[in-house]
Amino acid sequence: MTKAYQANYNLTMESKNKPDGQKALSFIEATRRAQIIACAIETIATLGYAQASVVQIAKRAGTSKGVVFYHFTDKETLIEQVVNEVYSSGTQYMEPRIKAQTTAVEMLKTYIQTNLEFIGSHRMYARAIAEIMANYRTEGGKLRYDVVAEEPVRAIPEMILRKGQRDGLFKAFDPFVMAVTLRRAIDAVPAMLEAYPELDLDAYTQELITIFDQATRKN
Amino acid sequence: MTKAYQANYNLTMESKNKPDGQKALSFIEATRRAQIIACAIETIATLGYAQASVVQIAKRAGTSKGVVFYHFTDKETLIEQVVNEVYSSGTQYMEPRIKAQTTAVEMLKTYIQTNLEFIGSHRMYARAIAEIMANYRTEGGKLRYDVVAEEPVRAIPEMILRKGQRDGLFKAFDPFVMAVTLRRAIDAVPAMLEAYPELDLDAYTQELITIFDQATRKN
Amino acid sequence: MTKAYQANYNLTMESKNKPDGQKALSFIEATRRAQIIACAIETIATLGYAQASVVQIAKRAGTSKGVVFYHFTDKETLIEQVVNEVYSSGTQYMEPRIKAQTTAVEMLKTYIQTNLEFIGSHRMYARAIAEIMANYRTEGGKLRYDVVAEEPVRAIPEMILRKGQRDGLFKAFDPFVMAVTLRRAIDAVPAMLEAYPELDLDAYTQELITIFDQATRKN
Amino acid sequence: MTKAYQANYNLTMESKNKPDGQKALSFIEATRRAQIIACAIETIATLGYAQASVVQIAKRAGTSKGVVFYHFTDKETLIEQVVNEVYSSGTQYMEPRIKAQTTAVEMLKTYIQTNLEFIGSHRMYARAIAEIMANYRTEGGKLRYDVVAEEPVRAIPEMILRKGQRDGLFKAFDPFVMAVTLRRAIDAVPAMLEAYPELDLDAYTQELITIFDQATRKN
DNA sequence: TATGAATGAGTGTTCATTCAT
DNA sequence: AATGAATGAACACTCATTCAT
Repeated sequence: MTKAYQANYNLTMESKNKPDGQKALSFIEATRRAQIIACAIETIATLGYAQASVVQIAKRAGTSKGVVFYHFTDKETLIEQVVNEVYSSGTQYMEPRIKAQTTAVEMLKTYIQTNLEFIGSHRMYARAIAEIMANYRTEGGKLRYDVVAEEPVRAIPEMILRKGQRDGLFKAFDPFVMAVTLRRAIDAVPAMLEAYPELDLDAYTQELITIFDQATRKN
Repeated sequence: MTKAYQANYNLTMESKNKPDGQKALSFIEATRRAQIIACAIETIATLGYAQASVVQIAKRAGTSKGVVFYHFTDKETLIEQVVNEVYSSGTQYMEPRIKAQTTAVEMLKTYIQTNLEFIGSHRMYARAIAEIMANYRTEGGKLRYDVVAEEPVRAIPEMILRKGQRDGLFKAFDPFVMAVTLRRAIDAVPAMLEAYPELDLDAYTQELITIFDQATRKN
Repeated sequence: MTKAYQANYNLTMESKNKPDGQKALSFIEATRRAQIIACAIETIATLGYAQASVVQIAKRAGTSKGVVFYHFTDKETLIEQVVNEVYSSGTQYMEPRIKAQTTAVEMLKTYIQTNLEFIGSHRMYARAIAEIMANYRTEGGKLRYDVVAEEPVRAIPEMILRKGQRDGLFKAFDPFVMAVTLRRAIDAVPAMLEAYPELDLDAYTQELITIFDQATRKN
Repeated sequence: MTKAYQANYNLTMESKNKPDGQKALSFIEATRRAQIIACAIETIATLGYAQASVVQIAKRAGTSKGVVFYHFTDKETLIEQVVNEVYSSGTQYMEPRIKAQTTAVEMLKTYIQTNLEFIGSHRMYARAIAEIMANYRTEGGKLRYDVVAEEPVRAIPEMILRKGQRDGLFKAFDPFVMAVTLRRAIDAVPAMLEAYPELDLDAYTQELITIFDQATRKN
């Protein structure tokens, strides 16, 4: 959710640093890129990672493979920019709201709340990232975004949990196990929303908040 | 865990109906099938769903594609039998132990305990099923084993949770949300075991039991 | 002309070592392979290395890409088997005839003679190998069959030249330069035959023999 | 070395005919062209003909494909200008030095000497031209610079050889075969220099001079 | 004079599946 | 009961070339 996934984001933003006068062209490129990334997200979310071929992504964008490969050297780099887009926009939404809280109890609640709010308003994003996580492998065959690579994402709730224990607000438990359980509980939601469209996200959110409140808070 | 995943098991057992004199072959057939299923599990668990091509599975079984297609009409039906094998052996291990408990509190504890025991002793099974769940899609592009299809699996913990509430042992909460959360907490473990080989499964199990005990039990 | 190019030849000939009873199937495979190799040679010779795509080769063989890739794991291995075929059949023709000579003078003459005879009767072979030599590159971008890799081919004339000098039949000259010059003189012929179909190969051969006789023999 | 390779040189020089006021631009144009041609030579020599895509050439020139296509209508015409540049600069170096000789014996020696001097001081040129010769094909699939098209290049040594025979200095031999052999002997050198960097070009030159002296001169 | 954007045909390769034996 | 051979659709990727600006 932080540095690790944002590393190469700025690499493609150099054009911003160029002197004026070229913004028009640069704008076209930025637009196209954004469009293709958006279409990639949609395609992955809808058809699944395996079926999300470059042709399919291009088709959804109303163009042909060539265009995609013109803007992204690799399918790999396209996928990475998708991951980037998802994580950076998620962080942008959640981070300030969580930082505005004072106690660990409130922070944990806000973490769950904002995360599910973001998922609710970006359903494609959540499905897409889940597909990529589960399937995107390096040449060696290992999952690129496996459980270990997810550590920076887990770091935030883990930090909150540790703070709560330090401050005497939370019980004794293994913050690692709790963080893993919490993340999975949250990650389950996108699929739920898709499968049960009538599901009340707010109610679901409150239930999750209660579950983890009761599991963590000292009484 | 039950009917839903066993439905098409007998469909491929036609050989049983064949006239006499072929029972020896029928045994060979059963053996081969079991072997191929086992190799499919291994391959999917090891290489991931997308890389688990029929060639790879056959190679691991020491034969060629032809053999696989002789015993399984489709790759599809092979995968389904894999799912079957995993679920039925899981159920066989867990069910009697859970039924031996009397209170919902003990049943929930035993559910978590036996499920993680089974995962611990069948790591390939767990990885394989996770891969299949996340990737196996019907021709229409929909996930074959999605959250809806998983209902029968979720039915057991949900039943336990409902019973606990009925018996006044559990607090008020949405059993659906709790069951989903619990299942995801359990499903997270295989990947954890693979990524962190030094992880203490027993301790992890106890943490999970405590988390869900505190989230559910009336105090 | 020897070991270096024959190394992996036998790798694909294992079927020969198998017990009887399977020769029929093995025969089909061997036939197809031979046919595809022959078509590859023709295609490369006719269209040039760059245009000799797998589709083109398959087309000339009257099948589709799939068949080619069924019999050869790679385009790379196909090309290597082409090189193999060309060199081994060339050696098979030339070697015994050269060994039948006694003096270096006669051996050199026979070397030129038999090599051009072979080229004359296998024009496609010669063109194909020239194309491959000039264009087949490894992943690193280096020519796979470059001037250094050609050393074993050059070794034979060089040996003859050294023997002639040792025996006092040849003058003093650098056998390396002479061998390179001789090989290029021979390698020039296939293109000549193609460009000037009316060219008298026997006469050309005699001219070459005379040139190198005068350049080498002590008088 | 003469007409044949210079034919289309002026075709692309139309800018000269443009009305005044643009001479500055014309100069820029000439500079750009020369630069791109130089980069094309480098690229072809370094990466090989097949890998020398327009993108690669443009990259080496520090610009983009567009620029290349602005100055050269085709990749084809670019390649032809490369050939032109190489041959005309080669001729410029060799011709006056050869003409300064009086006897055919000295002319032949000078021909070999100056050609190898030029190759030694223009290694990229030599590699590039070899790559183009071996690979550049017309739409029909025929080699553009094949053995027939090379006739004007061979014309010079052939003329020298004929003169030598006429003047009674050279033996009887087929000037065509001798010229072909000589050209190939010289054309072999660039690859040798690249593969064996420690090779002594002067010594190699003397060896070649001796070989062809002994093969041609009456004694 | 220059170039960013787009395109479409082509490349090598993989894979589930079929079929004759 | 088994399998070697074949197939065709799909995939990621490259490239010369065009075009509007």
